[in-house]
Amino acid sequence: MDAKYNPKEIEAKWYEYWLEHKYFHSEPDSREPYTIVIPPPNVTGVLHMGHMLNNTIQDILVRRARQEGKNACWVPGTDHASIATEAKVVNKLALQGIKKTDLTREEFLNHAWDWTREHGGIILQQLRKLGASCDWDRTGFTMDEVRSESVIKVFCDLYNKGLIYRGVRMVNWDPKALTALSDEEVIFKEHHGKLYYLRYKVEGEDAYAIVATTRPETIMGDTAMCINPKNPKTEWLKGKKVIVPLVNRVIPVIEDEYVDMEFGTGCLKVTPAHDVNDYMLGEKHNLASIDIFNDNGTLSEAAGLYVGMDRFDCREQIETDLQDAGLMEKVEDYTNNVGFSERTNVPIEPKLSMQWFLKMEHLAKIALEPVLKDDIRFYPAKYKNTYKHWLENIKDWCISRQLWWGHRIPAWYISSGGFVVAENEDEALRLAIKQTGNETLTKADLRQDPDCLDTWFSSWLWPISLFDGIRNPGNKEISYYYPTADLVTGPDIIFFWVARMIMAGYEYKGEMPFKNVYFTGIVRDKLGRKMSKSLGNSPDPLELIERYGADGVRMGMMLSAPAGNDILFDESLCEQGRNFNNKIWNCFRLIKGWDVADEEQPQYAHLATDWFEALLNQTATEMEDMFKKYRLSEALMTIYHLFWDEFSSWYLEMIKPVYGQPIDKTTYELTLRFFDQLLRLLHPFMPFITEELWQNIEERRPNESIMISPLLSYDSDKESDMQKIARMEELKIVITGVRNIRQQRNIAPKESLVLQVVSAHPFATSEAQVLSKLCNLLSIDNVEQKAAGAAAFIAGVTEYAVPLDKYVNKDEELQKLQTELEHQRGFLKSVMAKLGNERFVQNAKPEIVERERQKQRDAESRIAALEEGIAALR
RNA sequence: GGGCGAAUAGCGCAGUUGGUUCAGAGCAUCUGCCUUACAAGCAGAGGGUCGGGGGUUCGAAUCCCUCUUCGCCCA
Repeated sequence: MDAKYNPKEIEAKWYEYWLEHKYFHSEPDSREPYTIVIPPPNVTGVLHMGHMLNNTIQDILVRRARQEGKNACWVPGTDHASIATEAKVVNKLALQGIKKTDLTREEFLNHAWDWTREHGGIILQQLRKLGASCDWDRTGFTMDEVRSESVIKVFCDLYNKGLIYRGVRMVNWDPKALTALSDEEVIFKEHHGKLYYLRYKVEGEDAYAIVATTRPETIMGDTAMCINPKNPKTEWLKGKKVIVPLVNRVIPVIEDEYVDMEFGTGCLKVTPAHDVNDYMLGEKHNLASIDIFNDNGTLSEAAGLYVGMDRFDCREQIETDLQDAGLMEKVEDYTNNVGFSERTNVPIEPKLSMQWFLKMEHLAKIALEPVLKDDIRFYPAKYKNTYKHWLENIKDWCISRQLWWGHRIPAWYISSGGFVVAENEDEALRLAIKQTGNETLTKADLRQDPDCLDTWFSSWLWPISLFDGIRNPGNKEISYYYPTADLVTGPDIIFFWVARMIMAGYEYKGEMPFKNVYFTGIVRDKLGRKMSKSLGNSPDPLELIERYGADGVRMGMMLSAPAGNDILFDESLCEQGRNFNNKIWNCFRLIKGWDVADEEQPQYAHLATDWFEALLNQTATEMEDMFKKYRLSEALMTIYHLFWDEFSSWYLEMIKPVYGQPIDKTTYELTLRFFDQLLRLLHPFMPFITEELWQNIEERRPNESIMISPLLSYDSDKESDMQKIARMEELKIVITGVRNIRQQRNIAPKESLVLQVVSAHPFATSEAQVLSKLCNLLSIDNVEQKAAGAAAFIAGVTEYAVPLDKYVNKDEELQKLQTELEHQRGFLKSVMAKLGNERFVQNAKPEIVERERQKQRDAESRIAALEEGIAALR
């Protein structure tokens, strides 16, 4: 074996092995199911650090569930990412000189499918490098047949239930993608702009009303000015009419308490077609609505002025023109929040348009309670608040998109008027005939809605549709795998996805889609900046795997990723992971390098194996608890500590035979068994190295794998385990004490020392052997009085001394003891203060008081020992 | 503007219903070691008025109030 672990070939080898043996594949059986559905990554995407974190966590949970004997099923897949994919296809076509508008819908979709086939599988391939144990046979795609039919079926069902409606509403318009967006797809960002004060001449008077606005380019759409009836400053405008600058349209002054009297001048320009709040005012006051923008954000014919000019160019031009016309009072710098499209990053244009909406009231209601009641648990729980707040303030969901790539809305317009919603064209025709009473209608009289559905309208069905539970409710798979166990995702899509899956779960299965939601943090760079392509601060995950191994990177990610906390990613974390792999590797080299002799187990080795078994047992129990609480980083840190510090640094050093000597069979076999169990505990975190070494512990049969081997259990008594562990901790303190003396005096490890135990119980033989071995002791003497000129230390309540005349610096030693004595006296003083306080003794629980008494006794005996030591030294 | 959360060692974190030897691990730092598994290593060490102030209590990192600073979500 090499002295350094080389992950590359090993990882590829075992992933193949696992696939070959179909260990990732699940079929319903009599075992308890454990299901995770992957948050489907965008089909256009490549693996980034967020995916790494997210999928590492899922793999850990799935692998652990397998070890616990559950029938684990992790279903992978991708979503079609309507806007993003369509944009990429449009761009690609543009490079070939093809415009989307030159193509038919069918031609365009052919290009999109080509593109998807070419790029769509990349991210799933990359997940394999990470070791993801997904059931690849079950890979789903939001636009494959099962999922598509499910989406259409659900749309029709919701429509028939009266939950889906079509109407003209103010929507978030993306002028670049040329589609409406849902509220959740709009990101508000601080924008440093200007506040323009415009002069609106009062009709028939030589006076001006001043209006402050951030968007002067919308004045062509003004159909009123609004004041607050309670505002004395604008009282004089009541009932008058004003003239829109440049446009010269006369508009009424209306009154509404909505107007903020403090903002600007107290006069608000009202543009019902281009502002959500103005729209509401328009509805209320029955105002005309003039849509001055084209879909692409240029000014339309309706604007009358600046026709064809881009909205932002227009803003600059109109500023100049208003100045020239003397209609600009002033311009101030101003910062406000502007909504941007999540996908195209252009400012959203509020726009009146005809769209399909899903009513949220009923769905929000059924989704809220299970989370508040902890039927569905959130980790960390703080996201319950966010969830509640969102659901209680929810608005109807705009589900239509003016795109081609996606599920086409199953609504057909009838040439004579009206429309029908149906799962297919035949059914649509039947309904249309029924609705119109016109038997002569043919498909030629029907025209299907050109728009498609929001991608999330298919994602929200994911936990059900992956098991075909929409089309075939009650089928064997959905009955077995649903509800899924855990969902692992980022808090940024709590509304997009988590909440809506819960809605769909209860609406279509009458049951939760998952029992637990684990929210990961956001992966940031070590300066705390979000990783992004534009900053170039995101490492390529595959390159990291190349350098540190998948196990190393997995560990690096997990080491600092407590649930819900952002992780500041630093490559040194992967280095730590790689180092740990190397440590494990070298432990194995050591153990496997020993010759084994069929002889009796020495007492020191018995003590060691006895202790380690207890510790292993206790730690395994602790880890079980941490997994239950989803404290995965802590579980990893626990096994890391157990393996490196306890097993490698303590246990192996205790049992390690003298160089060239064999080890007894009992100890050897127990050690391999411990190693086996340690590997199993580590396996979910580091699947590859654990498989490699596990396969080499002993000859394995062809169908064996660590990933399907259950965790070992020990029958042992907790109480006695704790005692063994506690006793070893005491020995460790003594050992450290001696090592300290060596360190301080610069005594070579080869040089043997004598250890004196002052007025205390002698060590058991096995203990003495361990001490001698780890400290290189010549003898352990029980004495009443330590030797003059010995270096001493206190462990527990006992004083230990190492006689070393030639090394001792009396003054230093005295100084050390003095410092310790003062510390102990101070401590005793604080304990006595407590015990001297009558109210403490009266009010505190008896066991607490007893603890303080014990502290007192211990401190007193330590002080006595120290005083003696000091006296002896003098 | 509204809501939520956080502030603990140089850094990023843990700290269960207030009470075990004066707050814990990891990384980083410092010291000494190439000691026949591992320098991707070994053996040690130092480091914190638990954001400030006030209160409740015999006792507060933990509960309450207040201030400050930061983060997230929403409008």
